[in-house]
Amino acid sequence: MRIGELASAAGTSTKTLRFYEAQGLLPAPNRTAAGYRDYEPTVLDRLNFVRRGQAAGLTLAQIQQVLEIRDGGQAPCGHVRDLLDKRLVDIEHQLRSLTALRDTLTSLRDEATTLHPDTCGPDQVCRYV
Amino acid sequence: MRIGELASAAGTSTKTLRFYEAQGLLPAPNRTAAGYRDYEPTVLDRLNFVRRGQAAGLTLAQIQQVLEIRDGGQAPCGHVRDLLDKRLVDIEHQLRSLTALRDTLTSLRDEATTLHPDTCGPDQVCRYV
DNA sequence: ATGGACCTTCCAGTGCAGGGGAAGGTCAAG
DNA sequence: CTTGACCTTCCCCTGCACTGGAAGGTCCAT
Repeated sequence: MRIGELASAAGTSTKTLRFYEAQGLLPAPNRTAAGYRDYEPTVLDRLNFVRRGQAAGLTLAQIQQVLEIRDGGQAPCGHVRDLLDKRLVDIEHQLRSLTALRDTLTSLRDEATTLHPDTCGPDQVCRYV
Repeated sequence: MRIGELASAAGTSTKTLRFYEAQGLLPAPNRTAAGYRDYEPTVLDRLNFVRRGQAAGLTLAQIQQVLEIRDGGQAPCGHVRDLLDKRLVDIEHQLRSLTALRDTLTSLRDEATTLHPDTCGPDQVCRYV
């Protein structure tokens, strides 16, 4: 299949596919006589794996590493588990700071609704912040 | 005060201060005969406002808009309240998707610990993802 | 043979918030 | 008089995942 077909089958763009190839996420496909990329349908599985990896919050570089291990004939599961664990720790961090930020903003907004806007002191930029 | 003093007083870098000036967050200060920036101490308040704005999750561009309104002599409170409200909506979104992601990852990791890594099928990249 | 849809490569830009480092000027101490 | 710390402007680089566009080649139908 040509790159446009693959792109619409995978729900992405030709730009993205060429970019993935340059990043080492997709193997260089065969070419037609005219130089067009000619993909095997199995590359769709690989693209799905990439999407699942992204959905798990992994970067393309991390996904590429996993694929590289797999392409080397090894099971990347240990590496993947490490990545997922690290990602989980990160997410817990993000969740905590985001929750704190939400609480801060909520109380700022509450003050903002109970106080009159006109009472902003000229010496400060804005009482809300 | 010179830029280095201001930077350490504000807990930031001279690079950042020059960058803020270029972005319109800080007014262009007076210069000494040698061309050195010569800051008034009041700029520290402004920097603190910038930091509070950042802590509230506002972008520098948004903070700059608020400062611009304030510099124009108006109270930017209504604008600020809108910004904070929008930011809150965003944060709720982020929190929801991050929580969903955490749950997904947690269950993936749980599967990963109960299953044997060696059982990775050769037809898939990694059973964990 | 010509139009349009597709493909190729390559270069450059997006947004965000700065950081790195070069080339040169200035100031105070020793 | 020189050394070192500080300052100036300037331009490019970072990470992330793409996206836009130019200049040109190919394929198929009309």
